[in-house]
Amino acid sequence: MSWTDDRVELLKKMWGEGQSASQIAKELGGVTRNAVIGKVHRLGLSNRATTGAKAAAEPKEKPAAAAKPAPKPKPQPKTEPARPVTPAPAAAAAPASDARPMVPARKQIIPAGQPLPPQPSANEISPEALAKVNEVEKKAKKLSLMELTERTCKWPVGDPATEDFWFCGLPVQQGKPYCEAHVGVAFQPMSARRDRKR
DNA sequence: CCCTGATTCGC
DNA sequence: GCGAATCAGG
Repeated sequence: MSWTDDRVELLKKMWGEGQSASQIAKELGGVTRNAVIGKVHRLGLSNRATTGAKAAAEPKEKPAAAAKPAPKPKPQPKTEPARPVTPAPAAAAAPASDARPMVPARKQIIPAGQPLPPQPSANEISPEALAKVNEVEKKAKKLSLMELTERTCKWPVGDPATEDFWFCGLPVQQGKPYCEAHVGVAFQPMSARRDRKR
């Protein structure tokens, strides 16, 4: 693969959006994150927009435009661009306490009035998928918001307004934000969600 | 171990 | 110019 104009454009766009090099690489396909980073540097768009707060770049090394044949084997100063980390998945504010009930005794939870994430109502979801979810939620890692990573299932369980709230946390399915079971209920094939109007 | 970006250097 | 290898760090 080569860096065609549109590929570069996408690269710029995504990088500008704060996407990670690996994410960009996946999106582009045919390149590794190294390739992306290399290109980013060559394009000279290294530092990204910070939260506006600490936009001040450090003096760093002087340009030294002229070829300065001084390949000193000295380790780089290693700077800290202080990037904005990975965008945290927006979610309802977590309860003040972090305590996690050992046995969440799943009870019928009625939404606390806040807009909950896609908690598909029982009808309309394939029974098999639902059963699988209920089963898998017993094995859930029950992660807190901040424990979530790119490869942990981000399916929310429970009511954010109570202590009985956590994220699944099981290994995600390739490229998806959820584990296999939750992908099952999150992404209904259009064929399967034919209107069953009430 | 998973990940992040940065740099080097042979191609 | 390109990007794998490597580094430095979270």
